[in-house]
Amino acid sequence: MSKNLVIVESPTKAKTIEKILGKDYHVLSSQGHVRDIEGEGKNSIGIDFNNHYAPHYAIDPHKTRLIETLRTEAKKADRVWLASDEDREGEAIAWHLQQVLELDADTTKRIVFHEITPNAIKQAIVNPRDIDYNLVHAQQARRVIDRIVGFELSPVLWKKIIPGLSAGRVQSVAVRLIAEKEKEATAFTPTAQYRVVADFSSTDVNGKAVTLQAELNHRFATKQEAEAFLEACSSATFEVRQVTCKPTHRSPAPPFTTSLLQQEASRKLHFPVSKTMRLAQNLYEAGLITYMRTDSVSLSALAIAAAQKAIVEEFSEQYHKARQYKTTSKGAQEAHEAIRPAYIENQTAGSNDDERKLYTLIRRRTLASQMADAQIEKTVIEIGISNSNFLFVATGEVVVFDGFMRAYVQSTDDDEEQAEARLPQIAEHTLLTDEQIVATQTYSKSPARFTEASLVKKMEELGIGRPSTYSSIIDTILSRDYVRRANITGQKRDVEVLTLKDQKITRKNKQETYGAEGQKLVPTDLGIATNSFLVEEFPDILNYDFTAQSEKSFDDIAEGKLLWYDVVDKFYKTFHPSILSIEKGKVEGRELGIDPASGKPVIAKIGKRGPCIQIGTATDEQKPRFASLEKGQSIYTITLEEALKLFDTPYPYTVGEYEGEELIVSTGMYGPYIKQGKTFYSIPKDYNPAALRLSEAIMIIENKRQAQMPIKDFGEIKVLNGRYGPYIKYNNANYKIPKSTEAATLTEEQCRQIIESTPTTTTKSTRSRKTGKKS
DNA sequence: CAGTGAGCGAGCTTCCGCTTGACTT
Repeated sequence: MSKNLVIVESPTKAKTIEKILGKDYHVLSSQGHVRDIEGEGKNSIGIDFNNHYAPHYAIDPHKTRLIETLRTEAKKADRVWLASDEDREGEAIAWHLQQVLELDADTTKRIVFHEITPNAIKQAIVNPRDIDYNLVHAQQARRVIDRIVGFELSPVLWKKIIPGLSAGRVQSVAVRLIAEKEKEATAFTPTAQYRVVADFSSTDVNGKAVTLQAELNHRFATKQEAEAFLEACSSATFEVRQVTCKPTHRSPAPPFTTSLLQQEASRKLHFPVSKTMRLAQNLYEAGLITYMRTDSVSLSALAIAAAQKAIVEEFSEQYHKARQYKTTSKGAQEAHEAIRPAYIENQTAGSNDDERKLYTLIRRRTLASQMADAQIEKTVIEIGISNSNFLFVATGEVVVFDGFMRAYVQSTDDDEEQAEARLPQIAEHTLLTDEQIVATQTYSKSPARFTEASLVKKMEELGIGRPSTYSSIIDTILSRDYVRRANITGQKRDVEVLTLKDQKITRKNKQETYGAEGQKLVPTDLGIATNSFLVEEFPDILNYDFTAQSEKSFDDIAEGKLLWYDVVDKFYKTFHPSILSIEKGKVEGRELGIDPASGKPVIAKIGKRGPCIQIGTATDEQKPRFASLEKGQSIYTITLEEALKLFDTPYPYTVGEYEGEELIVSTGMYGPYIKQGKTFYSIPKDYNPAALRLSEAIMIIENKRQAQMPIKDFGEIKVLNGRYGPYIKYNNANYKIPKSTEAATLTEEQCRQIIESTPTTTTKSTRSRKTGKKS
């Protein structure tokens, strides 16, 4: 039996540490937090406002068995070591464990591992301390304020907008960022300038014929100016004024944090944030990389040494330069290392293509971070114009020594700048011949919308959200339908091109596509409406600095300068009155005008089931009429004409009769459908629901029936077609068919076997905590 | 991922952060 029980947060970590500590130590994991605030009866918020905001904690029901195990093991051990992470949350976990496991203060020690290496772990064991209650209280203040914000703000949205919505310190600011970016992008009006590029020919220092492209150091505001300039050029001479050659260098980027990994995996591999995290989790659990939820850029001494060895072996000594990085991000807690390969000598690792790609990305980034600067020679050739003060400028870059670039080059969000090429060697005062000079109308670019990864980057800059939550925040705002992923299609426009060639200016129009953006986050009408309301009514919470300011108070609690409940109280005393001051009634819609037919107002608003148009109000004698917006329409841009047209639908109409019953075509919340008696049949996309023929309707009905027919029917056992493919239904329970089995060939006997061999899942009807989308 | 309509009703929804399984027929 082990004398010592060590409790860490992650099971993977537990395994590694147990190996290092040997048989006297039993290492288990808490799997994150073990308790959380929970409501008590009518007090659903779970906070006692009359008793210093005392939170009511309850054990996560999914964790009761785990807690039992930990309790038993703790009783058996002579000493318990609480080894949760060294940050605010980790300290709180240690304290909750102490409470829940009823640990004796005398036999309980708090330790922290700075790295998962034998040395660091043995160091930690000889340097135990006590739980830092100030830090625990700082976490509690954070938790309680988040709870109050979420649980007081969300119900306001249920009343003012629609039920089931949510608001919170993090998610609401994320939505605000997206909503405001959208506003910027749509309000943006491009301005055009004329950019001038010249192609010259000449001879280099060796007398060889060369060509050279150079751009004018000025952009013209008008076509007239650009034309006048070209006119002047037609009689000008061009001469190299100055050639400057400057050595510069470029340094590698730091190794990956969670946010940086998400950004680079998005730019280089086109992975959504959730995919990156899933793959990284797999690599971590397989022992191939270090922990993937971190805000630290630092590497252990061991890792730096291993990287050195790998760099010298794969490249050469010249390519190596040991570096240690410091975090610059706001609110970083640095309980872990940067994300790096566990064994950097492994050039490839992972159990599938995507894992291998991500591993390679992590490995190359880690290597590069320990490599030498790239040495670059930057050449600038300035070309004078005999009758103008402007200059043509050609710049070229030559990589003299690639250094870290051999392993890894960081991407940028706009990959427009392409690597500049080497310039020909041309002596100063050389005369150049202009082959052609082209002035092109160039528009300024609209602000780029957020991708998932660039949103994470922005949130990290603001100190909002944590590495463990970036991915789930995106899931939340998507599932609430505040934002959607969209490919923004580009538009076409004409640009004017003026070309001076052989002393003649020709004018041409060229078409270009602009504004196309792939996989961006855009706000929905619901997101815009919710955000406007929150920004208007709760500007303090929606303030981009709210988190940063709160963090200062939490730091003060951690340093023992403030009492945690005083901080909460100060917040609550200003926050709660703003909740109470909210007036009754829904957020008002946008009045588009008057319906000429009825004389009633036409309002665009967020209805119970999404954006809609309402004619008349509920106070009128008659019921108001409603119509849903069509795809692509917005309550903020729809015109009165477009809105009225929505009421001008053919639905519902009768296509005919089938089996003695009327077939009615209509549209519902899930699209167009055919109704026969009490049965509904969705109309597939390849039909035109506005003018359906009877024959088509019958076909749709028959196809649906066919699909719903049991594949096999053995009486009480049936093989049915479901969403996830064929399955077996028996006794009101469903059973999975093994992938190797062809559903159509199943016999009753085989079905029984499957049913019997399926472990009776303790049908946890205790409703899962994660409720999906709004109904 | 069940279901085909919008006012009222009863009661429900909701936060952030730390971690993995169970289970998605």
